[in-house]
Amino acid sequence: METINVAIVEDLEEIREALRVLINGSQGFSCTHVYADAEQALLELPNLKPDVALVDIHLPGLNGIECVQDLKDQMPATQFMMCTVYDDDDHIFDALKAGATGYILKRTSPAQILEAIRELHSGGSPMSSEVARRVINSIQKKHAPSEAVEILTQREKEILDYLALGFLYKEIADKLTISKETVKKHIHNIYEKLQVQTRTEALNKAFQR
Amino acid sequence: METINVAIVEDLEEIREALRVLINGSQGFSCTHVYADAEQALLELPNLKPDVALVDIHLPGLNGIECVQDLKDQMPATQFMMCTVYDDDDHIFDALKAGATGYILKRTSPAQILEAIRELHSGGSPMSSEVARRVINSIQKKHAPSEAVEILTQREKEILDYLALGFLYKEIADKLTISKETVKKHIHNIYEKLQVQTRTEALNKAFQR
DNA sequence: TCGAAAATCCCCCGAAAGGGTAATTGTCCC
DNA sequence: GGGACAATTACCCTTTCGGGGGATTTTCGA
Repeated sequence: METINVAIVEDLEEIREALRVLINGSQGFSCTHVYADAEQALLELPNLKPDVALVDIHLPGLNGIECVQDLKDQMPATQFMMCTVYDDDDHIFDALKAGATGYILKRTSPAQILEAIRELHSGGSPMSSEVARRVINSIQKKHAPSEAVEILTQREKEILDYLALGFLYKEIADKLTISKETVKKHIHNIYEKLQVQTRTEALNKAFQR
Repeated sequence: METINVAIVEDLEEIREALRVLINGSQGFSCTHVYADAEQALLELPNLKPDVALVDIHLPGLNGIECVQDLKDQMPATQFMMCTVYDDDDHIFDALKAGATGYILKRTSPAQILEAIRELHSGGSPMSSEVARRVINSIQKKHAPSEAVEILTQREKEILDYLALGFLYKEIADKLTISKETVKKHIHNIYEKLQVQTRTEALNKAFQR
C-alpha cells in the first residue's frame, strides 16, 4: 500500500501545523511540504508533484483558487482539495472551474479529512452533502430555461432553437417549410418580447450565458 | 423529532421490500407508499407529497428520470433521490437536470441509505464521492474553453469574447479603439480558423454549446 | 360564434455581416 | 538581415439582418 503525498497551502499556522501533524501521524499519508502562501507554493510545487494538495481559499496575496488554477495546468495529475470556511456558491463553483476536485470545510473532523484525502486520491470527489447541494443547484439553475422564454409561443421557441444552432433565416424557413419572411416576422416578435436587438443578445437572454 | 415520510418507486420486489422494511424499522423514518412503476407513482404521489422519494432509474415503461421530471413540477418540496446501479455520466446528469437532488448507488449500505435520506431531507445532496467526481468532471469539461480556441491569437480571443456578448463590430471597434474594418478582419480570421461562417456558429464551436 | 392571439406572407430600406484582396507596422526567432 | 506571424487599416463587393409598415389565414378559447 503506497503512501499518499500531501502538500498543504494554508496561511494560518495553527491549522497548517495541525494538518501536517495529522497527516504525518497517519498510516499511509505523508506531508513533507507546507506553504503559508500561494506564491511560495507556485514556486516549489510544480517540481514536487504531490499526489494531493490541500489549499485554503483565503490566502494573503494570490488566493487559493487562483493558485489552483495556475498549478493544475502544470501538474494535472495532482488532485486539489479546497479546504475552507466558505461554503457559498461562488467560491465552490470558481474552485471547481479552476480545477479543484474536492471541497471540504474546515470544521470537518480529522478522521473525515483523512478519509476525504483517500477518496480524492482514488478518483473520487469528496464534498459534504451541503456543498454537493450547492453544486447541484447551480447545475439545475443553468439548465432551466430562463423565465423570459416562457412568454414566447411554441413556434417562437422552436425558431429560437434553430437560431441558437446558427442557422440562417432561409435555412430555418426551409426546415419549417414556411417563407423566409415569416421566419423574420417570428424573430422580430421574439426580439420584441425579449427586448433585444440582435440574435446573440436574444440567445444570451433566453439561455443563461 | 419529526418523522421523515419516504416513498419508493422500484420495480424489483426484493429491493423494494428490503427498503420498505429498512425504513419502517428505523426510528424517525416512515414508508407507507411503494410503487413498482412510474405510472402508478405519477397517479398517487402528487396527492401524498412525501418528504423524500427514492426512485430507481431503470423502471419498466416510463423510466425513473422521466418520472422525477414530471413529479418535481407537481411537488417541488419533495426531495428526490435516484437509487440505481448505473453510475455513468449521462444518467447522473440527466437525473439532476430532471430535478433529483440525491444520487446513491444500490450497493450503498443500509446505514448509509438512512443517513443519505436524512441528509437529503435536511437540505443536503448525498452522493458518493465517485458520483460527485463525475458531476464535477462534467462541469469542468463545460467550462474549459474548447481546444479550437487555442489556435486563436490573444487579440482574436479578446474579440471573440466581445462577440459572445452580442456587440456589433462598431461597438467592439470603439471598445478596443481600433477601426471597424480591423475588427471585421479579425473576425474573418477567427471564422477561418474555426471553419465556420457565422457568429453563432463560431460561438457554438468556441464554447461548448 | 365571435374575437384575440398566433401564424403566415409581402414590400421597402438601411445597417450589419461576411468574403476577398492588399498593404503597413511591429516583434520574435533563426 | 530575413522570414514568419500578429496586428492594424483600407477598399471592394454581396448577402443577411433587422426595423418599419401592412395584410391574410388559422386556431382556439370565451
